Amino acid sequence: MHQIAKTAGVSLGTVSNVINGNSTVKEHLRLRVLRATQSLGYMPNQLSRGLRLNKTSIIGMIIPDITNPFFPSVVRGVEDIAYQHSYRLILCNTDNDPQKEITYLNDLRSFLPAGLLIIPAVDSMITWSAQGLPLVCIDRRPHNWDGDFVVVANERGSSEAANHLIRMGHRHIGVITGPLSLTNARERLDGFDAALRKAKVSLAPECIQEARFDLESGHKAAARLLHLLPRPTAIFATNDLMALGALSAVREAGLSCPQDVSIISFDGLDISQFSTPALTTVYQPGYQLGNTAARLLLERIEGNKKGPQQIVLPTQLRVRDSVSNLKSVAPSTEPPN
Amino acid sequence: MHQIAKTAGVSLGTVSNVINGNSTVKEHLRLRVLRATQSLGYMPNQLSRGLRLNKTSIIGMIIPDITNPFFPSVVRGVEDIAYQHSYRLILCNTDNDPQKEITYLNDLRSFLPAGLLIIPAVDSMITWSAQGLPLVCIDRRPHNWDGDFVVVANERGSSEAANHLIRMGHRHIGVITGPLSLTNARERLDGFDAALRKAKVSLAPECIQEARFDLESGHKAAARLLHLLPRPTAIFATNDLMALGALSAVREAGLSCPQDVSIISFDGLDISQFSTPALTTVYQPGYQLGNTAARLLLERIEGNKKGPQQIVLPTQLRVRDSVSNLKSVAPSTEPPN
DNA sequence: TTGTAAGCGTTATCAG
DNA sequence: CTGATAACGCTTACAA
Repeated sequence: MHQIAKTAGVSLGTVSNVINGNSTVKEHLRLRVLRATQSLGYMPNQLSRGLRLNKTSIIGMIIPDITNPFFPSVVRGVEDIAYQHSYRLILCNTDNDPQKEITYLNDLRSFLPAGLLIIPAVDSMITWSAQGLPLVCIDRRPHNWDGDFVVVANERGSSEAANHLIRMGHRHIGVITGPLSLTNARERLDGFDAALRKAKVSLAPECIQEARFDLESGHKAAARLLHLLPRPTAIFATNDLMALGALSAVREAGLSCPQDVSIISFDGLDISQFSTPALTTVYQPGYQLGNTAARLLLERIEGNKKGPQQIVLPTQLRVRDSVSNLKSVAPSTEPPN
Repeated sequence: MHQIAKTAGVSLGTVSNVINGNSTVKEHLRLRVLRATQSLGYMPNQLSRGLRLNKTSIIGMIIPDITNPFFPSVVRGVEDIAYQHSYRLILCNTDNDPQKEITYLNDLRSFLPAGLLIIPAVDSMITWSAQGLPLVCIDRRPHNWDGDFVVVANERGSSEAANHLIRMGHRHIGVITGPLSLTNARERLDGFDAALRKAKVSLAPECIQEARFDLESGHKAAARLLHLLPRPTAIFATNDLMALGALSAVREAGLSCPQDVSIISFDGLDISQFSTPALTTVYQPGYQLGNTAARLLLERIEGNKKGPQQIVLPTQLRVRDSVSNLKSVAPSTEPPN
């Protein structure tokens, strides 16, 4: 900026004013400054800027694991909005480890981010609500969190899954749930259970197997379910990855899906349609989740002071080939639809 | 820091020295300072720090699209190393748009990152080599880039794919390639072609269809291939996503894989084993790619001055069920293995 | 060994 | 409407 001021023959303050389009700088000076800015290839230093302003154009985003195929679309949803408004994203993976979450939270703060977007690992950030940093939770809602969040309709979506299974004649059903310490896993289980109960179908405790939202644990949980007597005719996995794991477990057990056991899941990832059979699944809009959260965060950053926004995005049942119709004429026939 | 200095009854400089473990501060003072630091919950301001030191502990990472399932593992590989060394990652998606790449490049610079990790969209950063910022390219190597990079053995891997197809008796083969402006797409095609030629199998121009490394374009390219007369008995897709797209195209054409047409691909994503049939594919170590690149970058940041490192990671053929053996007794039988 | 002060690149205040 | 100048929080000579 010194350079610019010198080449343009004005003072530092004027340069700053021009750059920030602040007060009305005389046109000819403005032009001189602009030209100098160009020719010198000047780029403002975001650090000094942030230091002075006490905040940067950085958005901190904390997620469990970018490697879980549900999260990339959320991140992308955020990044697109951020980019449009020239915010930059610092990405952190917690692996659902609360310790790592805290570390990241503290570290991030020292960069003076404009705001934070978190898919919480566990409920460990209560103290943060009042810390004066815009913060919106995504996908999972900590119990004691009363700030902004945007999630999907987990209970409703799961109940649709349950109803679909029931419509198709299934009565003996197993569930592979995610870690029950996570609100979304809990909600999916609850919604499913409630819908089942409403239909007078019971869900024995041993029919609920807890896994970790990944392929391998889903596989193992399914194996346990398949050993049950009588064997469940259908399995609800609360995410696609675990469903895929279950699918391979079914095959390994020498059974086939959906003839011997049906599978329905929650996520609706692009890839879930390429398994065989293509997964019947409850789609949740990941990209939109990120998009919405980012937009909300930006509003907060701009100073919007309305009460906590709690946005719930709808899900959508996608019927494909992994659920058999027990009510159809021939019991072991082709899947419906 | 003022606070700390005051509470500990020392001066600012001493506090700084304690925090940075710099010069020998008398033990009792050190303790006093440390205690004060704790009790005040002090976290150093990374901006002022960066401003002063003229660089931050930020690593900028520019990738095409986090939504492409190959990249998350690369990013994770980077992030894990970065985290260990308490660097933070700013993530940018270019969508292979050179304009966006440049924008990001410039912006990132104004945060004074310690280094940059780039999966280049196109060859547009020549001027950057000398700009004095540690920078390593990942996955794709721009033609005129003579700095550090870490890639996988694209040619070698593709030639393995070709050889496998030939071993299985395929002679009429189609290829779905990624954008040929990308070095990795080019290399995969070249390696495949070379291996074919070596085996005296020719690859007609119309048998090479260019797509964009995604499901949809892969689908379309496959459809074109399937209309060829005579129809290819096998298709090589240069990534898993396009292979999956091809798989659905095969089904839509009323054909089945691998009986009517075999598919082999490049990537080896976790999910590729859950398609039906499970994809025979050339695995490339995404996580390791990121890991290695991050390690190399950190070395550079620490000041390692050895000549350009050009690291090529090996791939690995994973034979699964999507390639049929034309040499087996019955022509339309179960896939081998 | 410890304290003082200059300066990193901005922005904001305030006098001219 | 413009230009000096202080301040943001930290590091690092250099002086004490």
